[in-house]
Amino acid sequence: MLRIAAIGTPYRARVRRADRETSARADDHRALRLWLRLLTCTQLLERHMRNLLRMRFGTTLPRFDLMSRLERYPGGLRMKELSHHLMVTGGNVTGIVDQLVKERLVERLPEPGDRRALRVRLTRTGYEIFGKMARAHEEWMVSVLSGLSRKEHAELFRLLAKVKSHALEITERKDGA
Amino acid sequence: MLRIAAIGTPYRARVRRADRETSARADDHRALRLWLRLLTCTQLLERHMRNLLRMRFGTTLPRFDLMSRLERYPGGLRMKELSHHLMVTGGNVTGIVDQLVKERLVERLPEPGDRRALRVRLTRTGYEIFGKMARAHEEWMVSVLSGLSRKEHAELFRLLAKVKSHALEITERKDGA
DNA sequence: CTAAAATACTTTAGGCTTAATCTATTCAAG
DNA sequence: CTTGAATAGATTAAGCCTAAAGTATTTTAG
Repeated sequence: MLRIAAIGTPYRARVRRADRETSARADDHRALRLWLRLLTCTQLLERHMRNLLRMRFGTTLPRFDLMSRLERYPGGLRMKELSHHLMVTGGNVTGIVDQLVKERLVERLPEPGDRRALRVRLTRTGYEIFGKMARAHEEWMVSVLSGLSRKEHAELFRLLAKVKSHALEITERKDGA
Repeated sequence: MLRIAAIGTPYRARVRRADRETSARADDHRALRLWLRLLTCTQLLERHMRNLLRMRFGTTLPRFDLMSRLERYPGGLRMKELSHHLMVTGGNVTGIVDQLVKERLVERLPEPGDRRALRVRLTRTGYEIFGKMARAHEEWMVSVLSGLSRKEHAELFRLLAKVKSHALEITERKDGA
């Protein structure tokens, strides 16, 4: 973690310049502050979830995330698909699945028709344990976000969608062309 | 990373129940979707910043964060203070400062009057290099957040503040008592 | 003054994450 | 069919991060 990126009273904002530069710097300042706050919120929620999972269930957020993804696909998912869904590298998925297999929470099955591929699936035990964790996760998430009204929820959701799509646009533009 | 926590069409939301349960489940669903979106946004921005720092400056986000914090304190900061500002453990700060010392970007100085403590400060080279990185960071952050109007910026900022304070409240309540 | 508690920092063990590289398998062209 | 490219996973090296334990120093209570 450790991603407090930059900021607070950011570098250039403290330099005194001519007035016509003020608004550009104010924009910079706003963007950086917004980014910082976004980061802080995510970190706070994430940190708490990690603690909850560790203390109450002896597990970690990555393992929980992986299981939660599998829970939605009773037929299982390929390693490749897991890696894509979770937005992490394949090697990472390999490691986490290894752990979960050791704990008998998921199983690796051969993929009929493609001997390169593997299908990963929750075991019966996996379903049971995940169910408990998911309820705790859900309850806490609902309670922590209950500080916002229904309307504010919707608005925040909308604004974040806008950030997301704009970020995707910019990122892809640079990557692709 | 790998924190896609749960969600999409969440577990319980798919169970069919009596009507009076519908709205509770809808709330759950909303909270989880909001959390997921928050996570995705942060991850997108963070991922891009990591790539930018790696490709253009051969450094990492944690190192950048640490330097950015130091940049605001010309007199330097104690390890303890750094650890608090960055919201990470002391051991973590030790490791990152070690790296930066090796690269001659920061220096450890004895703290007069307390031989337990150390004061960490950017070197001249550190200031120079950080300046370049900070400009790139800032430019990209401004551009990626430019999809929102000034008004939307403010609203997003406000809503995130609310999430933050409510999360802090809940977390502290559980931790403290 | 002295013993115990607190503080500042480091070290260690373990887990997550990535990028790069490797192996095995499948697919596609000739 | 055979060769070469692409694909699915696993492995490796390096860095981030934490919790827990360890060291040195300072503070506090008696």
